[in-house]
Amino acid sequence: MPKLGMEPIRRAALVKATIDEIGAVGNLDVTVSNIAKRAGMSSALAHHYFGGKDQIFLAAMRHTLAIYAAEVRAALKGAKGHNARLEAVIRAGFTSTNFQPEVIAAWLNFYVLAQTSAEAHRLLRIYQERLRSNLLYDLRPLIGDCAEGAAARLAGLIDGLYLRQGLARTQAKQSDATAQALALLHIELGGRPQ
Amino acid sequence: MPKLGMEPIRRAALVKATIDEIGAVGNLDVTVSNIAKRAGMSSALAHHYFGGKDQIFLAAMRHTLAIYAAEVRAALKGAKGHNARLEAVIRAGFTSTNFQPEVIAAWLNFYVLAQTSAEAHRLLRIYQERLRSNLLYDLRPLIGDCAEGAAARLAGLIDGLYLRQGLARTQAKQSDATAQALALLHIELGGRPQ
DNA sequence: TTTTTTCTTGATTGACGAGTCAATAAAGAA
DNA sequence: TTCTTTATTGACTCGTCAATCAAGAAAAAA
Repeated sequence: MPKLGMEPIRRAALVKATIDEIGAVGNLDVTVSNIAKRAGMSSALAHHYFGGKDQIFLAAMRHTLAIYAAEVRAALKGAKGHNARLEAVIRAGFTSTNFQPEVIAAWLNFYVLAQTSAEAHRLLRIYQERLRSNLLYDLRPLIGDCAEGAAARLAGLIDGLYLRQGLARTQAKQSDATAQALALLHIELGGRPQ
Repeated sequence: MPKLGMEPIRRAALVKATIDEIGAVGNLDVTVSNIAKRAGMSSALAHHYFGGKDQIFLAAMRHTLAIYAAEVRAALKGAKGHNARLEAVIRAGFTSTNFQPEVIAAWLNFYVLAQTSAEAHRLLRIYQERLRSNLLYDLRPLIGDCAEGAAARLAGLIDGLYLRQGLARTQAKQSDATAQALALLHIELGGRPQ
């Protein structure tokens, strides 16, 4: 029953299945067969549409990154003023979406992959640059020359807190990471550390 | 020519070889055979002394953690005063040792493993708790109630900056991470962000 | 209708890898 | 010397997996 125009549907299903499978296994030691099974097709079809395992991974990474980027854009849309925009960018990094186990697994393995895959490294660089640029855009009008350093610290703290929060077994302090990142923002904007 | 007391020597050689091999490959997709070859023995011997691949990994992680802990202890020994001790703890996280490719690879894969391995998670927790406690010990006398938050932010920033620096292709700004972490320290201690 | 294109999979290939085992060899104990 | 313990490995088992291929089936084109 080959319906036409299956390619985009199959690709999307495979990307979704890849992320889920990586989340379930925890690392990149997932098989094309299992991914394909999860997506409801044969492994041969996965190879047919993606060519190989690596390309499936990269597509999954691009998708993860795209979702994050969309969340940031949406958050920025509803924020008025530099301060609100900065808060929105920070909060977007710590939504519950980002703390779904499969998303955490995707990011951690993304980092590992970035060591050896040029394409993964490029994608990571894009993420980092976009975050930096988002922060800088609203920091500069507020604190001028201090913006560069503040952006570097905020970006680093966001990544670091996400890492720690993502690996913490308790989600009781789910909001703690956000709170600390926002606290740093206020400090950088001139508030006394409290 | 079996000399007695080979076990500790073999184990140490295997741990070293494991870290090097992970560094060379970039991920945990390393074979026991290759590790053993790098350590100058047969794969059967590696199994004989460690039982399995997982245990070899964990031993390598413990070793990486032990080296880091020793560096921190050494740095603290030569630091007088709360301020100097805090700087020492921060600097210890960004030594050139920590930025050797195989050490970076070990840490990144450590994070991935911590998702699924209880023992890896336990070790990671120990590292995090020790860092937090080191910071808190010297922060509390200086800023009292603000110490908790400041320690959380500093620890998060250290991890985040290490991640970013470790994955950056250019080591030109090798000192940048240290500088940003120290800058946050000074801000947290009451200095104006600059 | 015939042909071509798209979609799909079962079966196969070829390679690799973790872990086991039997066997060898040396050193120390009895 | 004889026995036991420690060290060591080559060969083997058993399983897995990425990638390929030939072939079937349906839609669209000719």
